Amino acid sequence: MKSGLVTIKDIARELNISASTVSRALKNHPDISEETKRAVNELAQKLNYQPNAVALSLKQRRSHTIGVIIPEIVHYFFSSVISGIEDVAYDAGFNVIICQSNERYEREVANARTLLASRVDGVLVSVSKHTEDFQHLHNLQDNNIPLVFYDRIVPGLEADQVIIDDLDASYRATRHLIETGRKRIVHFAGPQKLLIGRQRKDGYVKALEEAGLEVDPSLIIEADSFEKARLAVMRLLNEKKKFDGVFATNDLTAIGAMQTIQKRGFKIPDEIAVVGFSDGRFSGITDPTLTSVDQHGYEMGTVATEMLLRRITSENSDYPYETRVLNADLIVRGSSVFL
Amino acid sequence: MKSGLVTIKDIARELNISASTVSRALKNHPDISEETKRAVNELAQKLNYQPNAVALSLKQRRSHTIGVIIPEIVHYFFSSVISGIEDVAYDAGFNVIICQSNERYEREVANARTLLASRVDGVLVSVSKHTEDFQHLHNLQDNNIPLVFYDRIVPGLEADQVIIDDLDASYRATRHLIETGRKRIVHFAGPQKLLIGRQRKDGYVKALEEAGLEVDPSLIIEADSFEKARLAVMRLLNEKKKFDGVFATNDLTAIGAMQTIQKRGFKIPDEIAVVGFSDGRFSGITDPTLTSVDQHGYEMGTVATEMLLRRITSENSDYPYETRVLNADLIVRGSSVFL
DNA sequence: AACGACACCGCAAACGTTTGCAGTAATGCG
DNA sequence: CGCATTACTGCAAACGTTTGCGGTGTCGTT
Repeated sequence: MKSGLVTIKDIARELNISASTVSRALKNHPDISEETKRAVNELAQKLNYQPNAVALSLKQRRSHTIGVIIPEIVHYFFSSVISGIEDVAYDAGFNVIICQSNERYEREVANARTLLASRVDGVLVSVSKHTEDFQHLHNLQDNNIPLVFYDRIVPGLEADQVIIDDLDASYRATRHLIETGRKRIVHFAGPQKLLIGRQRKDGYVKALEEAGLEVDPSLIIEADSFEKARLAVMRLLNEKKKFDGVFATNDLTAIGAMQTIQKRGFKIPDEIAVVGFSDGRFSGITDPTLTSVDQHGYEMGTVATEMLLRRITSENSDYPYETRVLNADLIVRGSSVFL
Repeated sequence: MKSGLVTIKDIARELNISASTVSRALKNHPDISEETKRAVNELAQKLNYQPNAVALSLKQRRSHTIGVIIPEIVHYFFSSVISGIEDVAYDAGFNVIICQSNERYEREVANARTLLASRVDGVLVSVSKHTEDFQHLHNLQDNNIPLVFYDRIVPGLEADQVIIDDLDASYRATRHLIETGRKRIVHFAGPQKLLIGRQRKDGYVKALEEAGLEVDPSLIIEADSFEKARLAVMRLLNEKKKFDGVFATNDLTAIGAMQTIQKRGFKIPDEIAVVGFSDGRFSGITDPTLTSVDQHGYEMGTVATEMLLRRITSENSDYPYETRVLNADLIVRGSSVFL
């Protein structure tokens, strides 16, 4: 801010006209003579006049800014979501204020306060892992600030939301393994207390059942990291368990499994096929490349932002809340079929 | 924004006092009686009053907001920078407006305009690859908006900057290879028209010369992607070139090299050692794990933001510009030594 | 009784815009 | 010539705060 920034008043003074005339001239109002318009625009250009968005926000009670509450920016998925948000917001002339909760509830509450104080026109939120009280979000809604939840939704809260169909994606990933001839498929599952972990397991089970394959509980193992996968695979192999496929709840787990399987002398995909669930850019650099579910973070960002902007800009914003379910594509690579 | 948000006037009206009194009561001004203060604070609490930051910005001509111009959010390095920025800004009570240029000059210019219009108190910028004209940045400076450049700096422009000592990092990476006994080290270099590409090569050359090793131009190959590395390694091996080490300008290149080397039957690190330059989270998941330079994106974000906030908040901000050079740590893993 | 000190509070201007309304001058028409 | 119309332009209020200054009322002191 500081001094120095030229205002409408500066132009008015210079030209010996009123601020209102300058304002109108700049927006090409018919009341203003061509000559005045020319003079104003010329001077504005020369002085490099930039309308003060802050003053505008105050006047119009519209900040043309949306807030984003995000757990952690550095995750590939979330950063792609931000990228999608930013692109759509930019095209619509909206600014984006980013607040990361760092997966902490207190910080998320503070974020909500900040965004409220900044008078953002709407908020996109993905709740932290530890958020169990939602007063801070209700608070935004009470103040007529529309909310759109993305990825991590809050079941009880009335709002637009956009999520990924994890169950369907897992179902399709597992079916892909079945269709390529696998009969005994291990599932490395995420924590079953998280919705996402349960859904991915359910999709796996659904595909097996539909195909008439046995659901062997000893093949469903809670392991959601590179290291846990290594240990789990070693245990399976030591116990001489037979399996010809692996579906992991995320890519790192899949990669840990893959490496261990290869180290123990099994060929991928010949003897064992592996499928992951994308959370980074890992799939292209493994050997073989990793078949994985693409979660379309960018698209999630664009869709969520479009939903939010629609609610912000429509006269009547009390149409029913909507839940958009994006489907995630299975990208088939070398770890499940020969390319 | 919308309606509904309670203002100081609402409180004043309710209590039959003036807005000024409410304002003073809220900031515990000594002129106000304890009783009034109590009443005001009570009602403010009850109505969940949140000061309107927009009005404040206008009045104080300080937005408590900093702008960030960033090439592409989805890159791991940049997203960690943002994370660092956000954390420091949050602690200082500043908001962060993110603008991504998507590596396009026109978009970067538009970003600068937006931030100017939003009256941000300062801007952190990393220029796009195609930015060659800097009028839009000069323009910010002309309007007394302090700039801090991070990572991608602009040589001619007077401003604070924080960069990584690429030359030194490359030098150390190469020296590590030399110290572990490698004599013929290939360098997969980045584009030599980019500063970063030249510096990384220079560090490599410096280490070789210092050790009295021959600098063989045929071992310096412009290749900065997974695929280019594969091709280059194949060519080298086909030509029966002897080499026992590889230093690549980024991790993906290193990984491409590593895979191809392994496929052709060479052992890593036994016969050939590989070192990369970190641009993701790949180093931990390769087999063997990849020795790489850690660029400390988060730290770069924090340092840059601290420099900017200092310039924003200090009375006298015309102290000389500063260039902070962060050194990047070499993280030794399995691709260069036995662990 | 008069005066100063003190405690407390409100007025009004300002930040940079926008906009309804009113005002002025010039022109057209009968 | 008188009036309406047209073509411009300016005044002032408003958005929500902060803050210098001035005002009021209540004391205590001489």
